[in-house]
Amino acid sequence: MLTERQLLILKVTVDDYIQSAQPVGSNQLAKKSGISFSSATIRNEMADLEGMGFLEKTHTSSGRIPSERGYRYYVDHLLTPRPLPKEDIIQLRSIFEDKISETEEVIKRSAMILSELTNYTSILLGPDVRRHIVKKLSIVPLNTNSAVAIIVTDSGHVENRVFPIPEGLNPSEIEKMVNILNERLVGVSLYDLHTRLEQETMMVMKQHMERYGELFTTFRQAVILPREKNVYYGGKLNILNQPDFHDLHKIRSLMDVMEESEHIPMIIPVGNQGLHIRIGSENALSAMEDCSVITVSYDIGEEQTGSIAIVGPKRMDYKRIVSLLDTLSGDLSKELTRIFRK
Amino acid sequence: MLTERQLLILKVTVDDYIQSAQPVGSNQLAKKSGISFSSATIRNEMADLEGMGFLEKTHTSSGRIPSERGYRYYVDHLLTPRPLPKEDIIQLRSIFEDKISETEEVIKRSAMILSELTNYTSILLGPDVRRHIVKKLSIVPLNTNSAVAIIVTDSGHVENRVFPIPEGLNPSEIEKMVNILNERLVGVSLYDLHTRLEQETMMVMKQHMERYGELFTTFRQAVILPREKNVYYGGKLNILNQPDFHDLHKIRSLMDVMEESEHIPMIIPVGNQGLHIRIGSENALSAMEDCSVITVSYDIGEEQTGSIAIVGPKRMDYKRIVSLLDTLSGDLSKELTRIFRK
DNA sequence: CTTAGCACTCGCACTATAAGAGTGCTAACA
DNA sequence: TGTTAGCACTCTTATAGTGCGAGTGCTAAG
Repeated sequence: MLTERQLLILKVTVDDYIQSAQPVGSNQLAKKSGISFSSATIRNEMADLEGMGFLEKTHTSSGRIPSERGYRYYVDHLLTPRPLPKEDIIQLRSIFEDKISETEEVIKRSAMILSELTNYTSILLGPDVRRHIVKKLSIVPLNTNSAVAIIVTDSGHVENRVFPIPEGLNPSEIEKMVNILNERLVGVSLYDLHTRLEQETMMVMKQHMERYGELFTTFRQAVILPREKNVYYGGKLNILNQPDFHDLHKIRSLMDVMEESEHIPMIIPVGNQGLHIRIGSENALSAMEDCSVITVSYDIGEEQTGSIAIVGPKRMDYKRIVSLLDTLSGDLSKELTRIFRK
Repeated sequence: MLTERQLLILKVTVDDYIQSAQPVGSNQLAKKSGISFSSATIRNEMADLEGMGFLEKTHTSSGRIPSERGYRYYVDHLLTPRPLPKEDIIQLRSIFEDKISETEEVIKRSAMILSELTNYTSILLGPDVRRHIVKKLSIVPLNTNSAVAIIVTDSGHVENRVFPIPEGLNPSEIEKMVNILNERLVGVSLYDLHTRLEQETMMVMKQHMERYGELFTTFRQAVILPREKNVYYGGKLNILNQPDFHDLHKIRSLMDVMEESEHIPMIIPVGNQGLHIRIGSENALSAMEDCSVITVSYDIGEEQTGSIAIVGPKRMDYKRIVSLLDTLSGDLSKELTRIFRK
């Protein structure tokens, strides 16, 4: 167990290191207001804290820096959330100031503002597009052998893809197909689209159309093709501002990892409700072992959720980021639910 | 004027420096095959070349590196294009191997392959979307107070945006509006859309619809809103691989500049036909004064054009890049024109 | 005109040195 | 017994000095 004084010293050490990025020495600490004992005492306590694994030295005669365990303890027990400064609140509110009615647009703005506010990289996950409901399907022929398939969802999201159509196809055939598709598939989620397409719709088409086969097959392929993920970034380059990152190779692999959409689930575990902090090697990806990631979820209506993540150095301003994410998560939930409802 | 021998020495020096990134010394050069005179002679010639501003020294007793003027001369007079190695051709062809029928997709792939092939950053500009022709307009109501406007162009490009609609609007009013819009605006380029929308279409609507005003206004705003640029990147992070760039600040501002879409016209001058090389300070942006940019245009059909750009260090492998871009430009033109025609 | 030879110039890697910040330990003190 | 002053010790960082190697420019001989 840690004594009162050890807690205080740990807290002040972490705070100081977060602020200065320099190892913290006992003399330096003793000068701080709130510290009423001598540097020698601090040295003793620090040695104990190091023994318990909360602090580390960069070399034998250096000041101390927090270990991962130290950060973890700090985050779990010493984080006294304080209200956001007014400027931050104003900035956050500015995301919503001109009433944008597109979910996507709001999320993009959030990512941008958040990265500006924090000087870290922000990653926002929009709601799972696959849970959106088909509102309308259409096929627009472009010429004799290609057409574009368009799917509009209830959220206003539009998916589209060009696909080849059999030469010399009668336009009325296409119209017939679109009608059948709409009849059968409006109200279905994108997630269920594929199965429903094959199971029910194919049967109906078989009955009502000649030559349904060719058209149907290519259309189906167009709808199956992978869609771009709904991931939005802010301040991708902010990593370059952090004094903690100087090794070009590490920066490179970190940036690589973040851009690769298949790694995103490793960075932001999906289905995680509430706020989570992952420090250094607690992250799943080894490229992020020098980073901390703070994630928080937000809601859209009752069913859908999205996530916000901030990626920064382990020496991250946890207090501030937690407050920011807390507030933003609430605001986003409110605003996006409003858009979703109406 | 430069003598034969000076030309040879300049060429070999530039070639060597491009390959090694190290200042080139006279002894080193003398050892090269193709050089049949002594290092002392080379020293004399190099001194002359330096006097004429083609070479530079990094310090008094260092080897020489090409000056910008040296690169310029090399590019203008000493660049003997050689046929592409087989591997490169195979890689380039792989862009088109699975018959994609979407222009956008082909360009994206080109950007990716090109950056992999060169280890530099590639920037591709698609054809000007504003010259595309409206194929179909539609408005899909999402709920009582918002709808999504969709514009399909002849190229298969789909623009869409959510916009608010007046509360309690009759669906048939919307349908009427869509019909009028399609009647009047199909065949018009996106570029002309705004003016046509205001001039002709508004009149017609006035005659046929009550309450056209509110709906029309918001729709118009939706169509006016800025669209995302058709810029595609490949290997944005490749800059980090170049030994020439080590200063994090410079890297940061370079990357910043490239991502900012408003700077793109400064990097790739539009309307520039054919291949162009900009070396160091020949670039318009000061953040790029350590870079060289090679651009080439490609055609889509008779009227539309796009651009390919490679951004690398001044010590760029000009010979290879020029060959690559020449080939890719031709291939892209052919393929995209084919897609466009059919 | 070309080239061998040579003195000279730097950059770079290495070593030495001093200053400064910080530690751990000991002993004195309240 | 907990706290603190004092001090020797450690280690980093900055600075200066040294030798080596790569390279140059110049001169004089071929």
